[in-house]
Amino acid sequence: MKSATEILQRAGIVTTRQRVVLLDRLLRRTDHPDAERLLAEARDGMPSISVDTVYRTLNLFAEAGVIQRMAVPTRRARFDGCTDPHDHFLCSDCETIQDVPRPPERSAAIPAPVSACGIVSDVQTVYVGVCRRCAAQKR
Amino acid sequence: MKSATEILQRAGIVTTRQRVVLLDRLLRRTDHPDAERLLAEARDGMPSISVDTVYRTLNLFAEAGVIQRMAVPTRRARFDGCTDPHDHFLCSDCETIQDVPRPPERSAAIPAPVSACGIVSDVQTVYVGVCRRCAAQKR
DNA sequence: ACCCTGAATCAGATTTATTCCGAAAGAGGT
DNA sequence: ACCTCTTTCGGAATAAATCTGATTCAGGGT
Repeated sequence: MKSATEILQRAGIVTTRQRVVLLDRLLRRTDHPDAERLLAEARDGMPSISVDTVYRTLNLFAEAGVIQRMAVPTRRARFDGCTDPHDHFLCSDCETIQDVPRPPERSAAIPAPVSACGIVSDVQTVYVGVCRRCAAQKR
Repeated sequence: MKSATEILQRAGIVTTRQRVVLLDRLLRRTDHPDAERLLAEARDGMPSISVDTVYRTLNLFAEAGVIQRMAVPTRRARFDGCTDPHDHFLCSDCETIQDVPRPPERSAAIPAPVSACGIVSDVQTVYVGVCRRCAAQKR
């Protein structure tokens, strides 16, 4: 796996300590955190990092395609450090998000009616439901 | 097409003037509005309807499956009155959302790794990109 | 039709998520 | 090391959604 610094340089993004820390933390997580959680994460090891920097940086990364701003019906924005094509399962109860593989037949081409709308730069599929843990707890 | 009142009754939701107006407006639109726009819409014809009622009602409807809270990476929540399976194209520039058909092979079964996560109640796919109009304007 | 009761709505205050602003600090080039 | 432009910080501001407590309404019973 490539290092955070390497990824930023390759994307033509100026590397600052804050940016490297944030990207590094996000790459190490598989739970698709929100800005608040990333701020908390980053603050151990860099206590002075500000809220604004987190939001600004996440926007910058998402814009540059280094990370993904997720398409999910949650209040807070969620982010994914993995940009390889895959899908997500969102628990509507506890709001945890799990990765699921994308069936190969779907990874193929973009359907014609979609291309007719414009230039597609990102495709996201989310399965919304109740996860096993929440289902078990409910009874 | 069924009337708003009819849909609500069938879903076991008590019908109030506000609920009928909101659902009716949403069903008549194809632009996947946010709460603010629906409030404005509802207010001509019912000037006294409150912000709170709009949010509360949309949550109720979404919970009941009467409408869909959309999975999109936008600041404001967006809603869809059409619950037949279909996908969406979101312009990251102007944030308009267009309906696109869902390829039949995908309407079929839920992949096994997804079912393993929990009980799926909703599947959403969004294609994010730049729409024709925005692309044209850019040069 | 009228009354009753629990549920729904209203207006305004409050919370939560994100962005803006101006001053201070940092990155990369010379 | 110095300069210039960019980035960050901290706090204030904005925007989106929810809560609160008093009032109104829907629908069932008489």
